[in-house]
Amino acid sequence: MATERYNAPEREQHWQKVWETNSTFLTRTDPARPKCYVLEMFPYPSGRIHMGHVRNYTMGDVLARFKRSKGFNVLHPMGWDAFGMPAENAAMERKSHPREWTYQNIAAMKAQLKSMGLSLDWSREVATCDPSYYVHQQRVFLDMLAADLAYRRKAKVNWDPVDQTVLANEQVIDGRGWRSGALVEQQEREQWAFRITRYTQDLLDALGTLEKWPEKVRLMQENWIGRSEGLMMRWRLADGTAPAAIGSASGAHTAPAVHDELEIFTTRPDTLYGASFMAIAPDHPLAKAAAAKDAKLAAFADECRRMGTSVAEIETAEKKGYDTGIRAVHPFDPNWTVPVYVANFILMDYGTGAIFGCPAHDQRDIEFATAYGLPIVPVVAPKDAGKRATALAKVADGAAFLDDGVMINSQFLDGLTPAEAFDAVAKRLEGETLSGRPVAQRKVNYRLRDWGISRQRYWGCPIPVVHCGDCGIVPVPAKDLPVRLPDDATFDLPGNPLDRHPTWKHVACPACGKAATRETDTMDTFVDSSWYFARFTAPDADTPTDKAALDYWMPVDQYIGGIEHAILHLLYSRFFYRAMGETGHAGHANIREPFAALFTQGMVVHETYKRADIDPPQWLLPTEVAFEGEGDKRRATEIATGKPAVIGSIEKMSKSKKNLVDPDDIITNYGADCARWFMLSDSPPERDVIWTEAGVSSASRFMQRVWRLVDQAVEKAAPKGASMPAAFGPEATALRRAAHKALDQVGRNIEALRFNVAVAQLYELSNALTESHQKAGDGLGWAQREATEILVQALGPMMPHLGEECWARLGYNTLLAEQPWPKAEAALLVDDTVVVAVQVNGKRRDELTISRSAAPAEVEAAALKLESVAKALEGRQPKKVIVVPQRIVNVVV
RNA sequence: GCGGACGUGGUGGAACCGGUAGACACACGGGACUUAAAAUCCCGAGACGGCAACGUCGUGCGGGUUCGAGUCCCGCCGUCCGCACCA
Repeated sequence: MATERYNAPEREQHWQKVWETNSTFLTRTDPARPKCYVLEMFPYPSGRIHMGHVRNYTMGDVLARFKRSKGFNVLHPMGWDAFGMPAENAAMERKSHPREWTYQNIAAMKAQLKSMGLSLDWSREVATCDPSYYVHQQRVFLDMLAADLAYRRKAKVNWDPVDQTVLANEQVIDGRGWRSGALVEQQEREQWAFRITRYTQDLLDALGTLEKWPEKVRLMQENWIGRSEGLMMRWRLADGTAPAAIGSASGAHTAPAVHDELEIFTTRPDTLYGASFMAIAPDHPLAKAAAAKDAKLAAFADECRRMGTSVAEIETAEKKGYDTGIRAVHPFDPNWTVPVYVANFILMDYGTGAIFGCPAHDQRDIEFATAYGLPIVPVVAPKDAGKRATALAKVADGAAFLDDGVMINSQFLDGLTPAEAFDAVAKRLEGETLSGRPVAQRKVNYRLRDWGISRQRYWGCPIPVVHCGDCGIVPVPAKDLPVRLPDDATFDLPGNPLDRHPTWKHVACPACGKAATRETDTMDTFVDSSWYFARFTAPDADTPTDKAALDYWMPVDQYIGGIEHAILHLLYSRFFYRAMGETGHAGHANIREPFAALFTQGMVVHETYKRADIDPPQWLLPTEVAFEGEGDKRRATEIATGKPAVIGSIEKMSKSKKNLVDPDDIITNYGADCARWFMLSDSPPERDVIWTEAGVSSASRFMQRVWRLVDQAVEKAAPKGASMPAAFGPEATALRRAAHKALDQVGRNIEALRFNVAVAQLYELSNALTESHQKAGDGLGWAQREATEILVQALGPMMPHLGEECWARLGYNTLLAEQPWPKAEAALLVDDTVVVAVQVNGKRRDELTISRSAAPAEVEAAALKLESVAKALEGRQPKKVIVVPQRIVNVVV
């Protein structure tokens, strides 16, 4: 015997070639077979794969291989989310064309993915930056335009006044452009948008049907859509305080000469008697009108606009307001007016861009009121007098009261519940009129806004329309698609290369033939990723989708990706699939939801290291430091200088913190199976996994151990195909039970994506097998052969190369990847006896081994006979005995 | 700021539907093999007290429901993710 160590890197290349030569993972659309579509979120081609990819794709691959062995026709494709900013940034920095940069990255990453041994059908590969992909996206866009699902509207962008360019939110740092350092300004411009709001209620309702999605993702989407029922209500502005409306001088008859009212949306009309101010967005028409004659207000509004467009930034900034001097008249009291403020935290995009503030019952309002000395009048309080005092004290202390209760300080509403007060206010105001219209109307409002898809960048899918001075917006005719990106764009300057290209945008109008210009905005890259899963079902079709293939393969049976996509990518894809249905590109099988099951995996994290003596910190790669000692005494030194290094916190692997481990290093040194196994071991897949050296060597050791176990089986166990003995001794039966239980459990756990538990079960089976090699007994040789084959087959989806190697060593000349999943023998899965815990008053005192089928009375009697129970009872009589069959006996005294 | 999640030994984690907390692995300690090391194999181990049998405590903190709570409820603390132009 004395087999050599298993040389993973070398054997893995061999098996990858075998799979490739045999086209093992090529998939055909075959309606006669049950299908399973396994998809992992496709990567952005950044240049190299990272450990997050390794984890994501390993999980999908295990499931794909398992489902294949269970007889499914498995679709497991891969592609590239290839448009996006980094390519353009790289072009600017190193003078390479985005296309070259991207395709080089794709080639490099594809080689890396191949070295992982993933069971992918590479014949279906798509890259979203390829005209053969985006031509179809342009077709869908034009159909969406025709269906009024795509339209133009004004929207805000981050404008860098120095670079004269639009910035992404991530390019705005502390309100300044990342390159120029200039203060960023909000700028409004005409932009393309998708009418996702046409489906708001459907997107919300259908969440309920997504049973195989994580509850938290559904909840996040629900909150994102943000349905709220409230009141649209109009407040009259006090005479003489309101400014003239902008544009009224030019004689537009629709607009009144002065702003005489302010419309707001509120979900809390019940708190109307607690109103103490109005707040409007800096871009609200009333604010703009007031700013026209108030320089200070104009300056304040400008300051607000310099915050950029990010909601997170706007809402975390210090709450600031400016009293416009305008006064609004309370709807229930003509003598009661409240001041109208322009406030930096009011968003023009939500509701009407105006609110009334009721400080006592809204935390943000109470902070604002406190800062500006506005009244704080509680109008809801707990019914219970004692609790009421504490609640009111808290309000006086600056903490808004948000719970239910009864109305106080509210005239005709006093004593009602807030819900009743809501109805009473709505009813009364619906009946009253202001300028001939009802003062208020019930309204369902959503937080969800239409999806702005315009990007002022080169490396994206061109929006296929032409602007004509006479005809307006003209779609590019289908025969002229794709609208290709020009190859000879320049990237040396900031700004949109399409816009400044000397010839590209100048075309004849497709409708009238006059000189016209192309749209120079390109599409948000989220559009590309909103339908790639549909394209994978027929990647060579000359229409965006092939209905027969789509009907067969959709929906995706298991989608796997990062939690960071919980809202945007997934919501956009859900919308887009509906839009494709409406425009005749999908949905023909009456499937509205693209992803039947979703799994969000955790991140890969690692310790950080930095030079001890430098501030700001200079980060070090894990390969640049050496360690000694352990536990509290663990120390790191920088190898190059011998200077001490600081071991920092464990964080998400990132280039900036340099806490990266290169998958290539692991694969070339330890093998892909080792990396795969480590990714699946220990940490639950939805949680973060900490990458450690110890974990790698543990995985590597296990590979060798399996290899030795197979070797031992070949030397000592029964030969391949030996007939089953008539009888098994206790050792053999125990091993067989262990093997079949493991087989059963591993299958269940893979199906449930609980890979870490499946791994633990494989360890247990290995332990049982190792132990068995020191024993002897009737039929043990046969049982060892059986258990070894089960071990190899059960770990095949996780360590596919090692699996093939072991399968061959066990004497088979077939491919493990093509073997059916073995069937566990039901009789071996249940034991005849069970161990039942015995408690006295809920405290475990003993345990009882008893027949599985023992009657409760029998179990009770046996438990009461136990010495330990008698001792714990201390002579007291049991009051009650609870028997949970096969689990527990609890004696209560 | 708003929304969402997570928290179990020295470490990663397991525990089906409320029923023996700590499976499995790492690290650690002891032993076998070896000239030696590596590798491998065997044994031990939540904490505290005790020679031991055993007892007490124990799932971030504080309450509650229950015969019984890691699991359910309420209130805190801490960490992480998303926030619409990063992908």
